[in-house]
Amino acid sequence: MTKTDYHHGDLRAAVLNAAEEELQADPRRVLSIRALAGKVGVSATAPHAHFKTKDDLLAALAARGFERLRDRTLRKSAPAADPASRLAALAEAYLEFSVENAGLYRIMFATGVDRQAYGELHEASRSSYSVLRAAISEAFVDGSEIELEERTLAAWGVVHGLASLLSEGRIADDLVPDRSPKRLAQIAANLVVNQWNQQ
Amino acid sequence: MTKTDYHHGDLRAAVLNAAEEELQADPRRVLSIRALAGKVGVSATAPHAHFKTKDDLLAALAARGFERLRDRTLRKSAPAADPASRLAALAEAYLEFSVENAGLYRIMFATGVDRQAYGELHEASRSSYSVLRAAISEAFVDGSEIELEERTLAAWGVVHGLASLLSEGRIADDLVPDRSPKRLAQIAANLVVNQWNQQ
DNA sequence: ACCGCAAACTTTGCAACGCTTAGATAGAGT
DNA sequence: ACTCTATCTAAGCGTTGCAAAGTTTGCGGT
Repeated sequence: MTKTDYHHGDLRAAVLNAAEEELQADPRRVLSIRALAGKVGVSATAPHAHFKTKDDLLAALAARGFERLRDRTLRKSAPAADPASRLAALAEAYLEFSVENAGLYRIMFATGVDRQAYGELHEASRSSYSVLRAAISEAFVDGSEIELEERTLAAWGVVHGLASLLSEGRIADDLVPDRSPKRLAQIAANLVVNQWNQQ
Repeated sequence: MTKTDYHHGDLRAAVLNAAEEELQADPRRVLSIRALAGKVGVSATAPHAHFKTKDDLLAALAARGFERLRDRTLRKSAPAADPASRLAALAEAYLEFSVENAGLYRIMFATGVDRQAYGELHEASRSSYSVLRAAISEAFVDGSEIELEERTLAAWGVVHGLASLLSEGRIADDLVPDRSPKRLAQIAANLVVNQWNQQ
């Protein structure tokens, strides 16, 4: 929009934003570098200056997602009074994120991207995991180290499993009366703290 | 191999088999109709007579997967003596399947395929789910109908979540000492029956 | 036994895609 | 002011999913 629009200014961020917009509009859409370039208003191959391969783009997108997920779970679980309700709040934030950003969530857990090869993504993923780990360790201070790890993994499994099923619409409406993130988070949290249907 | 090889005989099944072989060789591989056709030995567009779109092929593949998963979980959990160990056996069979058929499992839970539009896939998925549901209802005979549904959903969440993470190699080796299907199945089953680390 | 017909397969073609290469442009540092 | 280099365009290659038209073959009806 300057005198000349040969140089975009921040094409990298613009492409990532465009990608998120497309995923928001249609979570199942298959992203295309060329389409994103067209949407941003640059030539079809311009993004290649910032993303050598499509996996690079997807990895950057996934890293963004994990950072947002970490921030959101951290923020929404912080005000909780006790460890159990904190876990529930965390799970709810996680599930809400997966539903509101279904397309992004799908890419975050998509295969094809070698996480080891993308440091930024790997670190973002780990930091997101550490939020859950901290909440678990707070709820089970008397457990051994191995028990902590196993329970964290189990908790991750429940929440990710439900998030994956929910965000992709695999939970039929006749399956369960209330499939809201709030209710599913309660189910998941109660399972993890061994208090089935306490509430 | 007959006098003339113009008509393949059972191209549909051959393509599906070739697809499974490719997924077995490389679970992360993106399937290509043309490549599968070449592998089978027919022209590039021959499979379109049996699969109108690629989604049709993926849906058929996923349906196959759910049928195998149902059979396997059913078979491996049948000999169990009590409901709790049956759940553990079911979970173990599920996790084993997801690891040994990582590529197929990925496609079974991939988006992009509208399950509603594929009756065969929808039914196979439901019948696979019903195996888990039966095992849960056996373990919790005193629960209400809603409790049964919610607990089944929770159990599905745990097992699918762990299966998805495990089969895609997202469980780092330093995360937990034993990440074998057997151990993860124990963790999942104990979580579902509210008996943490009973064994 | 013959015929006709529909299913199965080939061939051709098109548009979109990821990626590479070569060249044009402009901002940033000296 | 000059150069350097990151950024972007343009052109092209190989692959892909899919449609259309033509060819082959087996099968059912007579």
